[in-house]
Amino acid sequence: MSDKIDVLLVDDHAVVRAGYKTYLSLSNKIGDIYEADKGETACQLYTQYQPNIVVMDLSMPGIGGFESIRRLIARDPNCKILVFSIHNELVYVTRAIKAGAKGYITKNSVPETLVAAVCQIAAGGSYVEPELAQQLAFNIASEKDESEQIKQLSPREFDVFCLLARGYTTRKAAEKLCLSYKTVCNHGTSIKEKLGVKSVAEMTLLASRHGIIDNLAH
Amino acid sequence: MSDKIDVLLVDDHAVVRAGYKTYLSLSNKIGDIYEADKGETACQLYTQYQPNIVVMDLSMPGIGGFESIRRLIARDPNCKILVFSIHNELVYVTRAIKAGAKGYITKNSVPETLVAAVCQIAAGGSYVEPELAQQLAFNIASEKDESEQIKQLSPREFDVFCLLARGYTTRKAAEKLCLSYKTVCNHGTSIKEKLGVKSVAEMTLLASRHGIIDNLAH
DNA sequence: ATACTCTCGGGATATTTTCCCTGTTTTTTC
DNA sequence: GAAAAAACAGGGAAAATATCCCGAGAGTAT
Repeated sequence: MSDKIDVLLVDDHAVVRAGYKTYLSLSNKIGDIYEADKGETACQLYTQYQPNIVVMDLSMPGIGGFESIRRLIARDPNCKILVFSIHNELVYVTRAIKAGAKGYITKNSVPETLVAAVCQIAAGGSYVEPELAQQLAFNIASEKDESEQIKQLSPREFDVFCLLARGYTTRKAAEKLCLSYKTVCNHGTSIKEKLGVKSVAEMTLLASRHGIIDNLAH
Repeated sequence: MSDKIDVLLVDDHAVVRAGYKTYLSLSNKIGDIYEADKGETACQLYTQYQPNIVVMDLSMPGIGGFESIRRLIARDPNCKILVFSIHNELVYVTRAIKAGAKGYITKNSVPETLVAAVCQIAAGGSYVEPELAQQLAFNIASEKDESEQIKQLSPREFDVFCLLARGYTTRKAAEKLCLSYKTVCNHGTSIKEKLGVKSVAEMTLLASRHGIIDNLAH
């Protein structure tokens, strides 16, 4: 183990990890690079290799990105996590940071940005993509946004919200989150109350408006 | 211009393109690699560089993947396009092929698969990821385009569909249509069956994809 | 220490949906 | 023009789901 920065890459797509690697290998400050394709594996590898930083995507099969962050933090409260996501919606940024991430950049970033963010965070700092940081600053000021409602959701509620809005049944969401059906049911009820909607379809629409659903490919 | 295969990469994320490149550069059959971040640019670069094959993602800003395929084909009917997508749903595969793509693989594919597919298609063949091809084969009977499914709805069912997808509860839809609650319920069931969805949220997503709901204006 | 909020779920009770079935009206089809 | 096939509307019973109310434990802030 040298003074270089060891990185754990977490993304479910091998080709994307290859891209990360290419970016990171441009710098001689980066040491070993480990790879995980999902959150569960990431937790395991983190304990095993003790990397200096975790670079990860949010959308993954299994426990998903947010829960992955929480679990990593639970294992090691000093764990340094940089989220490198496809999403440039503020909701995700704030959620990720609340979950414990030290940084957030998007996949549009250039290699230098990734390396810079990694170094900065590994050194104990934090890094949020300037453009997003700007938006955040303005967003905090103006509190009339419709997404205020979404911000009111607790972390767990947000998890449930994402799944239900995507078309998951309550039962399947419970399965995915390893929760009792009743718990998800209850979360669903309070989500609807907080968002002021009556049906799951309305939840979907709201989520869709905020880009929480990748309604990609037209 | 040698006998190597020149490739045009189309993906809006630079890091993903870097991954593609890493994969492709493993083979000495690959020649020049050009890059585009969206469909419009792709069309332009295609005309300019005349690559042997286009490798592209489906979810992109601007005109999107499907329209990009159509435009490329319009420019050059012999244009060889390999879709390399995050989506493993059959709908996307069939739509891509209908649009004119010669191949389809997912981002879970290993490097060898990508290179093999590229070579095969460049040589005039086609390539669909075996697993997806299998599923397609079994799905031929029920293979319908999404919009085909919507067309299958009877007029009355379509009425109900629109309301439910917009967030109306069954009860309110019944009220609006001056029908018994039970009737709307039953329509709902057959709609779900015809569309092949399990929840109202999925109906909403489907409707949203087809522009039946204008969710962009809020 | 106290008071939050978040999380998780049980039990009893609505509510909703499904499945199956009976009719009536259109619309096709031969 | 008659027969067949959809579409349309709903009832009843049973199954599935959701809600409401409750309490317990964990964590955090005052």
